[in-house]
Amino acid sequence: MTSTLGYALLGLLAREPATGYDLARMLRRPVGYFWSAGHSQIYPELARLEGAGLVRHTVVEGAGPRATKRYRVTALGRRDVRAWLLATTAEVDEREVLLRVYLLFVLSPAEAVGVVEAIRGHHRSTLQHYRGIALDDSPQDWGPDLVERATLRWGIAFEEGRLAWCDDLLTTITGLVPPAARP
Amino acid sequence: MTSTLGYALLGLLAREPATGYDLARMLRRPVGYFWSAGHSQIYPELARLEGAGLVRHTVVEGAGPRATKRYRVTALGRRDVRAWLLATTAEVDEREVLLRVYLLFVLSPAEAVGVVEAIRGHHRSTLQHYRGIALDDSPQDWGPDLVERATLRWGIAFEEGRLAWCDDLLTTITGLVPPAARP
DNA sequence: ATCACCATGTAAGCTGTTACATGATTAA
DNA sequence: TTAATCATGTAACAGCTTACATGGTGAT
Repeated sequence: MTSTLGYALLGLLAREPATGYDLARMLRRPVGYFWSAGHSQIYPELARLEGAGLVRHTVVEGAGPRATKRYRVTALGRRDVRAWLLATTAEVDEREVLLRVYLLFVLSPAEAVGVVEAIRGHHRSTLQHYRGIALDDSPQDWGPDLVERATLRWGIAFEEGRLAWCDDLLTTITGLVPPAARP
Repeated sequence: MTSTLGYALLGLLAREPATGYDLARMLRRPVGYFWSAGHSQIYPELARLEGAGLVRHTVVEGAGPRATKRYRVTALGRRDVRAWLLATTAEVDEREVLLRVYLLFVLSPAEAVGVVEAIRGHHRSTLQHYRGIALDDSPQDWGPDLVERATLRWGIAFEEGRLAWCDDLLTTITGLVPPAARP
């Protein structure tokens, strides 16, 4: 029943406890580059998450006419984000993929590799699908067909870029040597 | 007052007249790859566009318990999409950029070049902004910083890819020789 | 003094998704 | 006969944006 925004908040709180205001700032920059939300969406969502036992707050000293609430994620909330990240279901959109990657730190490197491989697989099949769309590539006059081919070319370039990025990320994660095994 | 969906419908009808059902099909594939909509959104929007004098319909023969309506765009509607495409205002999202490019055929090649150059400029500055975000690139353990850098790298790769695509598209359009000038 | 930042909340409106509702024709 | 395609509409709900509302502290 948790929305994507809910998982975003849970994940951000897994980094460190924060106020709603802090979260709103993060959801402008840097998280807002791929997943944004205004404070009017955040405060009610935090209340909802607390009602579900996924976060808890303590009142702290602060400026303003109302109480300043510092939220932190509960064990239940942590399990919830983890389950969301591990459930590689349907096609997810661009923005959500970036959010998922941003929150991968709540998983182990091995688990993260599985998620990235699933993302990679999805892009691999989308790319193959796009390549299968045959648009005659003969020299073309100005018109609907020309711009349609431009969008298809973008789709192909996008998926290729994403595949390369996934490979890069997999290499980075796989290349990590656990501290105990280092010389 | 027209929504993005409204412009999408207007643009599609500028290609050729269509029924709401036809439009719904296009907004699944191929338009749906970047801008999708269900029929429950399309029918009310067509009614709204007709109320604003941007489209007109004629009843044609067809299967089904209700009248089959074939819509076509009016001169006013055509002006509306054109104005939308030419108004290069704020940052637009990925999906909308693709929609705009898909509908560029309603403009002249020279006008289209202006639009693509504006898109290019936006991506150029976003790329520069991303490159200005200094994240220390030292060898990193598993954690929030590592995945954050991964998302930034994606942003940079994305903008670079988009720039190259814009250049490609500009070359294609600029390379078009008007029919009258061909040997 | 005025502005920016801290800090929280509600309400109205628009967009988009999913479900409800109807019914004819054609192909497997 | 069962499913897919054609064909149109409404209703309920979820998500997001914009505006309303309040007020303290610190810097210019």
